Amino acid sequence: MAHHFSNQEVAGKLREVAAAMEVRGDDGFRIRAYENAAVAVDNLSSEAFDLWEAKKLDEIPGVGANLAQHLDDLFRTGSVKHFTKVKKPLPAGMFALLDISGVGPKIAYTLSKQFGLTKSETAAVKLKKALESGKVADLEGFGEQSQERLLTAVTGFLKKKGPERLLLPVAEKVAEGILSYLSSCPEVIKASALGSLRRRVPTVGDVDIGVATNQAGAVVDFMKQYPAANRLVAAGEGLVRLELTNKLTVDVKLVNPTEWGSLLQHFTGSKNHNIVLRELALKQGKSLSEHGIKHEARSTKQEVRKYDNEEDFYKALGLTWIPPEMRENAGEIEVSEQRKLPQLVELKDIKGDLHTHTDYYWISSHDAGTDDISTLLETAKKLGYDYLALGDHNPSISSYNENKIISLIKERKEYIDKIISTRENKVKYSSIKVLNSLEVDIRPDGTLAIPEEALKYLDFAVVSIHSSFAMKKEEQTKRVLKSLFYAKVKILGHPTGRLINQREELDIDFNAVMAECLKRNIALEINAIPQRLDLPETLVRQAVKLGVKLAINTDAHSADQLEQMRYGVDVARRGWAKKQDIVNAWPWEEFQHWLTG
DNA sequence: GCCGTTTTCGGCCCGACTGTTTTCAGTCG
Ligand SMILES: Nc1nc2c(ncn2[C@H]2C[C@H](O)[C@@H](COP(=O)(O)OP(=O)(O)OP(=O)(O)O)O2)c(=O)[nH]1
Ligand SMILES: [Mg+2]
Ligand SMILES: [Mg+2]
Ligand SMILES: [Zn+2]
Repeated sequence: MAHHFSNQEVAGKLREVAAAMEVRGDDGFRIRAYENAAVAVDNLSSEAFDLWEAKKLDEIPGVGANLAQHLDDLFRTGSVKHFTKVKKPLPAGMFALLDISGVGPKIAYTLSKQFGLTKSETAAVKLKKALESGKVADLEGFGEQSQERLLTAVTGFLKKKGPERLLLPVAEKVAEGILSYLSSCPEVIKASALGSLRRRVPTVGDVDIGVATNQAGAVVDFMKQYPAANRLVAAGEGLVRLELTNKLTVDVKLVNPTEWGSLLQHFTGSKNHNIVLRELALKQGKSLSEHGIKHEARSTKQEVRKYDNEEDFYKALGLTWIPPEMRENAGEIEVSEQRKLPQLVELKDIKGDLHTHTDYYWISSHDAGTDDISTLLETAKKLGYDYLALGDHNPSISSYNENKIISLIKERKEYIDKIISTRENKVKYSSIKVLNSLEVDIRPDGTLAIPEEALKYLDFAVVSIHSSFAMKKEEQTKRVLKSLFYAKVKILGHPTGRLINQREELDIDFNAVMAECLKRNIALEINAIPQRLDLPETLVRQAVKLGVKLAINTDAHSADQLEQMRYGVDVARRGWAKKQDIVNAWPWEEFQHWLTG
């Protein structure tokens, strides 16, 4: 009988063993191997359990024969003898303390042992009591200050709900506030948002800001006065770390302008990109840091050569500059070395939006848009688009019968034709081709929520799932495949159905779906709504590899939301998509050929 | 423990800050 564990549970177990090994004083590299494996399992795009069933555990980078064997024990029997043995001598409560900031294995162990924290459920609360009683300050290696610091950290930990990461646009707003504040500091020469923000990761854990200055001390003092700061976490000559009133952490790293290039590289990350880059440098006899490159890392001469721009920094390693969105240690260093970096799609390549909602007046199956056709066209024109598809939700099938739906869709076509052919609009929007589309629900049985007869009134259809999210993989996959069979279907909308921080992805076999898309010349949508960003980047990457086409759409429910295209392009770039992979980056003629072909 | 354009041994990123401690360990990014 197999025992199921989620990726997060498996990663948690690996981290606990790593922490236990740290306390035991085991080899640091072996510990790192456990931590690496934990991160790898955490970030897996499929379930480790499924990989185990398919006997493919050791295909996870960072999981080798040994760990695969341990995880095999875990999934078969529900526990791992070796893990249990390593953790047994240690107080069980210590593992519950590891997520408290500033508490690592050593401190967790010392305090758990000292105060008898044997249960994970009560460990943090008991520790707080001990800290409040003042007993911690008397322990060897601790003092009044560390006691105070720990109390703040434990209190924050106990208040915290979950490890929520911010959506990219929310973090962008925070960063803009800080950058605007920094721009009024005369000693700041350059300032940029780096870290996950610059890599355009869909969710952001903290806000990282790089600063170039010749007077770091003055900038540090200036940052300490930031109005939205709640607490100063750390400060030195190269760093200020603040906790904001909304509990978000801000890291500001400072270097001289001569070191700007190396800071950009380092502080953009990702961590794994940095580590692999540094390992590559070591093989070349160089050593990298945010301050520059030691070109003779092994000699006694330790001169650090400085780089004021990133291009030169990468060039010094024999690489061409790598777009931040690609810096995830997913093969980008190799392709840069081989001069085979893809020319990633850019926002300015986008020539139209293929999924937008208007305020059209029927009772629709889901939320309608709030702006009319002309308002959308106005914005589309401002964005320089060559084409725009109006894709309202289908009429509600519980409100209308089939014949009524057919006549409604016919009526809508006539209405759109009329609007765009008025003399005024013909002149105003002459540069934009308007497409008559619908976002049609895929019903649980895979049929469409409009009669087939109505499809002839559309230029094309986007089909999407908006119900029955919990179906089993086989059934859900069949459902999607069936929907792709209908005439006029050209785009599968928000294919995984995920809502970041809220709803998991649908259980779908995307190998099968992509094969079908390829066969039928159907595009997968990259929905640009920041909470969706769906397709997720790993599936984008897979689609690009297979040659499956993609459409980046805003799914705008108001004219201003047409401007969220950027977030979809970010995902496309993180999935290594080129202009040729994105149907709405094609000129009208080419796009139209695809649409009707 | 993992891993392989100097493959199955011998490497494994590098620095900032804190706090308690006379020279550094622990934690974090
Ligand atoms: N070389 C190296 N660089 C690191 C390490 N940890 C972090 N960095 C660099 C790369 C990161 O992108 C950058 C900022 O660190 P963060 O912890 O804020 O990570 P990041 O912003 O990538 O993700 P986040 O959304 O904050 O979780 O600092 C490390 O262990 N080694
Ligand atoms: Mg960050
Ligand atoms: Mg950070
Ligand atoms: Zn939808």
